[in-house]
Order: sequence, then C-alpha cells, then structure tokens
Amino acid sequence: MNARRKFRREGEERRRQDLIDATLDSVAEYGLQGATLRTIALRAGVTAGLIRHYFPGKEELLQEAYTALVGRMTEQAKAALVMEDASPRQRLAAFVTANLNAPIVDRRVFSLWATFLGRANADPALARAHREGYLGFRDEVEAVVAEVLAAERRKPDAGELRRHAIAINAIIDGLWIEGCLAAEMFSPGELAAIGVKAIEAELGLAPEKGGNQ
Amino acid sequence: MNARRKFRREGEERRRQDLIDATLDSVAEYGLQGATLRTIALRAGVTAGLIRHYFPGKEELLQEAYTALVGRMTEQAKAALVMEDASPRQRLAAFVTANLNAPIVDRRVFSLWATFLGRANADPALARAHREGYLGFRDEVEAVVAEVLAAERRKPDAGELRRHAIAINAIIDGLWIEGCLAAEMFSPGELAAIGVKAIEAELGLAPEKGGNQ
DNA sequence: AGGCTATTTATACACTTGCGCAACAAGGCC
DNA sequence: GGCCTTGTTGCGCAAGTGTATAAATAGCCT
Repeated sequence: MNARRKFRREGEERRRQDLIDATLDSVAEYGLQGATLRTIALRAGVTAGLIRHYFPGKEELLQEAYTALVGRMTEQAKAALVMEDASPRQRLAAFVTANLNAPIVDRRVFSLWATFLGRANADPALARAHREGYLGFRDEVEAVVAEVLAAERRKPDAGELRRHAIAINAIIDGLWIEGCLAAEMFSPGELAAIGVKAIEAELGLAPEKGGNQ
Repeated sequence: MNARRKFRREGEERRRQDLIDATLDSVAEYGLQGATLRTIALRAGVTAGLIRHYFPGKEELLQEAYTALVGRMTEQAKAALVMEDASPRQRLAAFVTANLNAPIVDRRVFSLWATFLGRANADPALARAHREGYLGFRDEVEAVVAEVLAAERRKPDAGELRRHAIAINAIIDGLWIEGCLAAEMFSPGELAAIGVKAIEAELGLAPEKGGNQ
C-alpha cells in the first residue's frame, strides 16, 4: 500500500547547499532549538536520514551553515568597495551605505547572527569563525580609512588608524543592529545618512559642499 | 534504603530569584538548547519538578529571566547618570565610560543578550521586551545630549537631536559588542576613550584642553 | 509537642530528538 | 536492456525533553 516516496538524485554540491540553506532558514525561523534534523530535512524536501549522508552529525551541519553565513555577509560587504574612478571618500561612503541598507540590514540575517553568536561563548569553533570574519572586516575598514586620510594629506600613526577603524566599525555595527531590529523606525536611507555623517565627524572631514559627483 | 533527599524551604521571592539566576547561568553557559529544566534545577540546587511550582511552564521562566536581565542592564547603565555637581558633558562621558567597562562589558551578558535576541524574531514577547529596553536607553541618551548641547548654547531641533541619539547609541552598542567579544584586544579604558572621543566628534564638541576637573 | 499545610521530592508518561541501519530505487555504464 | 553503484528512504532505538501528579517532609501555629 504505502508506496515509497519518489525522489531525485541531486549533485553532491547542490544537495549540500540546499541542506545548508534549509538549516539557515530553520534556525532563523525557529531558533537553534527548533532547527531539528527533521525540520531541516522537511524544508530541504528530503528525509532526515539523508543529512547523515552528507554531514557527520548535526554539529558539523550547523558549523558549516554558520561559516557559509559569515562568508556571504562579508562578501556582500566587501563588494561595495570595488568602485573604480571614485575618490577614497566616496568609496568609504559607498561602503557604509551598502552596509546600512538591504540586503545586509535584514531581520533574518540579524536573527542568525545573534543566534550563532550567543553560542560562541561555549563553542570555540563558532567563536573562531566569528573572530576571523570580524578582523577581516576591520582590516578592510582600516585600509579605506588610510586611503581617505592620505587623500587629505594627513599622516596618522598606526595607533590612531586602529582607533579610527574600531570606532567606525562600531558605528556601522551599532546602526546595523538598530536597523535590523527596528527597520520601521527609520526612513529609507536615513541610517546610511546618519552613519556617513558620524564617520566623517570621527575622521574630522569637512562636510561635503553641495551635491556630490 | 534510598533516603529521600533533605531540603530547605526558602521564601517565595528568594526561590524565584534563585531559579531565574540559575536559568540565566544555564543559558549563558549551554545556550537555549542546553538550558533544560533539569540543568536549571541542578544549578539552583533543587529538583526539576519544583520549577513548575513557581512558573506555569518553561516558556514563562525564560521570559521572566530575560526581563530580569534587561532590567539589570539598563539599571546599571542609568546608574552612571546620577552625578551631582557635574557638567552635562562630564555626565555624558561618565555614562559612556560606565557602559564600556565591566560589569556591562562582559562575555556572559553578551552571550545572554545575543541568545535571547536571536529568538526575538519568532517570539513577539521577547521582541517587545527588547524594544522597550532599547527605547528607554535611547531616550536617556537623547536627554543627556540635549543637556550637553544646551550648555554649549546650541539649539538643535527635534530631528537633529534624534539623529545624534541614534548615532551615539550605535557607537556605544558597537563598541560594547567589540569589547564583549574580544576584550583581550583592548587595553583597559581604551574602549571608553575611543567612545568618548567619537561621541564628542559626533556632537561637534571641541576637544577638552588639559586634564579634567 | 503535635498537627496542618504548602513546599519540595520523586516517579511516571507521552513525546521529540539525533543517530544507526537495512531496504530500495535512480541513473550511469557496459 | 540488465546490472551496479550509491544516493535516498523508512523505520527503529535509546536518551532526553517538558509536563503531570502522588507521596513526603519542613517549618509555622497553637
């Protein structure tokens, strides 16, 4: 009677990606507790047993999912930096603006970020994954700041540069959180405008006169 | 043979507090998944069944625990504001400094904050608890900023005041996160110094000349 | 001292969880 | 077309979960 369920064989890489995506969806929607193997499998359109065919256990699946998440986030963030024919200051502003708008400002992404980070205390592997992503981000910020200041003919020493990067990183992170948690409290582009202004104040840049370009 | 375990009767308020503390400890250490009734009870020095005597269910226990956490955090933060015989600017600096040092900068507190916030997406009660705490904090910031600017004989309109408060809030939050996640990367007092400087730049305050007081 | 009652323990239960394993069938290969 | 590999299913299991409830006892009242 009970006909066995029909199925398709997918390529290995495709299946793994689907499972990772289903994991992130489940964690975002139900939290780590609700992200059971059965929930994840259901969302991926397979049965729970299959997961063990691709991952040694649930732990490893979660870790790979978090790594993938961090990778996508930093990738998107850095993408805003590749602008040709733009002044350092414009590139910095574009970087900040990109980080303070969709798709980086997003409830789901924030939920994932917070959920995984909450476990970073107990799980060294998660902590390391975060640390690497964070340092990469801050290095990126520091590099752009150095260019901006150089264009202004200012010669900050290493400590000053580091402190600027820390402060700017904090401004972006803090505004990102506010935007993710309460998007409806801000008009479109408002967060980015606040961020750019705050960062230019931090760097002591004179306000832009008139329109850009 | 199996002697029944000895126990002491505690006052109701005391027991509830102990259970809430044990819950926060468990969540911080093992995450929401690992914070089972048995784990919590063990840490509180009672048996699991007792929890149901004080809370309708696990859900309510977690919610009360989160409310207690947020309450303590904002309480500590605001405590730094009650300084008599201090200029608005000194009070603002003290506020920032208090928020960027122990005990507010603390891995455990951050872990709890992130863990609960990760579930705010799915749990409206948690989301509301956070929203209220956040808005209270920002109002506090806005009030101090207004005083500081008034002392400088500046008359910001409501929108400008709001944007300053948003930016300053972001700076504090962002630096708080950096400090919690990587305390060993900063020398003592460094985060607070960076924060105060960044905020004074945001408000366009001239740097302090010479030593304070 | 002795009982009363609410706090606390202990045990049971239905359910879910991650994992192991054998059967099955999809799709490439000869 | 038939076979063989292996991706995939389906089911079972032991451990652990939150909840329910009965039995015990600590500590106050008289």
